[in-house]
Amino acid sequence: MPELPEVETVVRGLLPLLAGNRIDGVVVNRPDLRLPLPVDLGQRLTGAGVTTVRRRAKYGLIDTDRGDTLLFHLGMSGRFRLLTADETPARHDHVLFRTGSSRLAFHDPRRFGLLLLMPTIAVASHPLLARIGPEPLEAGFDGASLAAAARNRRTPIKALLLDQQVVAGIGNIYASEALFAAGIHPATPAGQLSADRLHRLAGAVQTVLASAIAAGGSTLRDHALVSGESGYFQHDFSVYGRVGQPCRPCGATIERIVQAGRSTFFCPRCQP
DNA sequence: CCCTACCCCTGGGGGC
DNA sequence: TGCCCCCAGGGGTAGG
Repeated sequence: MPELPEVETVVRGLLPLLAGNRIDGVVVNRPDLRLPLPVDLGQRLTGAGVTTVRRRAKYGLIDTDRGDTLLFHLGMSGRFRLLTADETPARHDHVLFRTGSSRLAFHDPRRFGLLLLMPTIAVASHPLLARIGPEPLEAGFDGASLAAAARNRRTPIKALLLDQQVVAGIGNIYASEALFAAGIHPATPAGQLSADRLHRLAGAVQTVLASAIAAGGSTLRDHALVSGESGYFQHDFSVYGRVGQPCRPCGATIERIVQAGRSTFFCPRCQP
């Protein structure tokens, strides 16, 4: 499910539920996620107060007053869901967190997601996060940083956008959408793009991601807000998943190609 | 270094 | 209804 806008949406949903509250209990139903859960997860979290919930790239970070941070990644199918009062945990509710009378489940059918606990001061240097590039919606990402990453690269520009070391948080949906917004063909060798077009692309990345966050992300199948509501940015897709349909601005037929094993959607007329 | 292929895992949808 | 194949929002690793 989750690219930057979806993770941001989840983080914003968790914030009012967790921040300022204490984790009163943790139940692990299945420890074998993408990486094994820490064996002492429950022991280290139980009784801890949550100070804040934040995001870096596609990772969510739950900071506690014990100096620990619970890092989560949603993989392809992960989400958090709030259980109703007398609800029995469902299949794929791998970990349950209780605060007061609320129960929150980490739910992930495919188990590509993960939960890790680490000292808060060690988050930025953790191997999963240490080499990740700039946040696209913060200073440090712009046409110049994209140009520096694109220089001498023959890799398709779409693959460059997916590279988390170049820019954080873009996935398969928003790569296609940003390239459409910038009018750039996804197969263009990155190093071939002019500074002007890379500047436009950086702007398109920011516009698309900000719009998606405002819409609560995109719900294709798995993504849900913590409340259970759907995001609705999928209704605003210009190209993603629209193969065979007309391009809204120009009427040409949207095409699908496969790059590095993943679908890319684009308009052949708007993205020459 | 650069890039593609494959793998992890489960489930949904379409064709037959 | 069942089966089989393809596809899926991520990312790490092994190869060429």
